[in-house]
Amino acid sequence: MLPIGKLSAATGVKVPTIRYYEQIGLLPEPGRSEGNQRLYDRAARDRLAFIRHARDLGFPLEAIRELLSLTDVPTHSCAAADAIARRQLAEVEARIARLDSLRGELQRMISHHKGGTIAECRVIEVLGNHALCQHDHAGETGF
Amino acid sequence: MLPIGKLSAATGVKVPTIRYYEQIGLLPEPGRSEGNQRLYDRAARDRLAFIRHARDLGFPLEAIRELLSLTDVPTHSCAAADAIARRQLAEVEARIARLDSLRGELQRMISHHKGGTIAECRVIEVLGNHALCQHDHAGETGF
DNA sequence: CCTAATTCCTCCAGTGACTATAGGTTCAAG
DNA sequence: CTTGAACCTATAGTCACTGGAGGAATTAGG
Repeated sequence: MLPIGKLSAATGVKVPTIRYYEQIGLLPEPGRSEGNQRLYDRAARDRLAFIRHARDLGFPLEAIRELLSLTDVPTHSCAAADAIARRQLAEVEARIARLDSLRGELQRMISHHKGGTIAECRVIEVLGNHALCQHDHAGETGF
Repeated sequence: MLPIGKLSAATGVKVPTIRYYEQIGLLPEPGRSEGNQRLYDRAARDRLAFIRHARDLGFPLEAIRELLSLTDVPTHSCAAADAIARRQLAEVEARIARLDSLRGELQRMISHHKGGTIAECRVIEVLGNHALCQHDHAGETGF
């Protein structure tokens, strides 16, 4: 049985984050010691490692909640898990595409930079005058 | 002189967001009508368009604040503006690299998916067992 | 066995960049 | 002159944490 600090060290999830996950119902309330300190078993550690890994892959907590609820019924079809992963992949690909175009514009902005004063600065100029850039950046920022 | 709704339509920045920018000191307090409604001039519109464009490029508000303070002294060297843009480019490139590796792992996860029950699900399995993935995801999530 | 350092507890506030809601006022069109 | 849209302020909520205050419990060293 691990106290919260050891669990944190074992999973790489910070202590306040573990308590936060408990607070929002992503982790069940663990047992307590006589002195009221949380004690975690192996199942809790596995669950937290799962959450950590999914977070690292960019899954939002709501998707993780859904994935966890799937694992609670192991005989259920895994089509839903597959769908969540595909959604996440599409999301990641959209972000990459978006960032690629931002990179292009930033690179153009910087490569035109010749020094001098703010009044002649290409960076400031491009930011101030949208017509100077090829980018359409429709609305959502991607961040 | 534009009321806030017209300014919003002209720049693509939502009304509450404009008021928020004023609140945090990114936009100066505009003049008011007799009935206490905000009225914006051309300078305000240009400044907001600048902010909008920089936000679209992913600059955080603090960087934008700095860029705006640079434009207030047009005779100053633009090296600082260049540095901010380069920092932003580096940030964007780091995010792209990170997302590329996530994409790889998600693709592997999905391509190994064969259907069946949750108990046999590759997606769930990879998420639960870090050893099954090549990805090192060191700590920061990139999101 | 005692002390000191560390870890733990709860609660509350803050982050970034908005977004939404409630409840009221002013403006412009018909 | 009335109606409805647009405006006002203030507050709270979003996501996923992070940090601090102030105090209790545990552990390691002497």
